[in-house]
Amino acid sequence: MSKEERCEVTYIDEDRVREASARLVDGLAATRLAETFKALSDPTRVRIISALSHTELCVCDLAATLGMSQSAVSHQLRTLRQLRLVKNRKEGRQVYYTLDDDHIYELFRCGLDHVNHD
Amino acid sequence: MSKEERCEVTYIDEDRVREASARLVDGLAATRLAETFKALSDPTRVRIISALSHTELCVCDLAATLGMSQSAVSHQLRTLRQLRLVKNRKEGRQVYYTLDDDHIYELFRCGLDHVNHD
DNA sequence: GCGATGTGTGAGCATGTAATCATATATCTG
DNA sequence: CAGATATATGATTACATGCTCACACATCGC
Repeated sequence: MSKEERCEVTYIDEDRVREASARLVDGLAATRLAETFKALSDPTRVRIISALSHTELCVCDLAATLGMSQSAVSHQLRTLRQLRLVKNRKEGRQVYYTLDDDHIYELFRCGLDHVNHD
Repeated sequence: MSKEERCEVTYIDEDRVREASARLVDGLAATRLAETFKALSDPTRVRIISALSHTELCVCDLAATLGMSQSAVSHQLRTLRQLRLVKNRKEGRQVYYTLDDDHIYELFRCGLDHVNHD
């Protein structure tokens, strides 16, 4: 951001721009939305969500299911935790993960519908 | 990928792992899903989708609406085009963009529900 | 045809990200 | 308590990404 510049492009249809601006999601909402979608923007994280759609799993089983290292899975789980997509429950040495709520599964299904429908 | 290594972690619950593996989305689906979500994983692209939710807009008006350079918007539109989230229509010098289909808006709404509901 | 306008795109740069490796923390077993 | 096991995490590295800048291409008005 070198200089605070305004857009200099010619307006083609000022009314339409005014209306579009009024309806546009605000910056904060856009950022939070983007963060949520970003949580699902990686194949590994998608597979984690998919695995947790049907059952609760500990990190160890999750790693085995995905065929990935425990460390890699842990790092991704951290990301998903921070964005409130999964939650965990400790039981002895194991930590069991589940989807945080039903919204997550719906979002996942929604995306699945889109890729299947094309 | 230096070496083709298997996961060496101890299996805690083999049955659960077997079942989870069987239900897991396959790699291709996971990749395509991730790509779709990735398209919406950036605030600028979210705002573009938001703007196009209500009306058709040309690149110029879109840039004005978002307060961004035409070039930046064009680059993002290219990404959205390649992932089939938007489509365009040429009219003289202008190119008008719209959402590709209703699925896109649903996906957007679905994410919006999630961020509002928390 | 010529200049102006609207859009698309490659190069370059600054930043973000996902994996690995090493290691820390916590809990169980004996 | 000592060693083993389950998980978390900082550092590092290779690669992806989003913007700007410069410019190419297409279309319009003259």
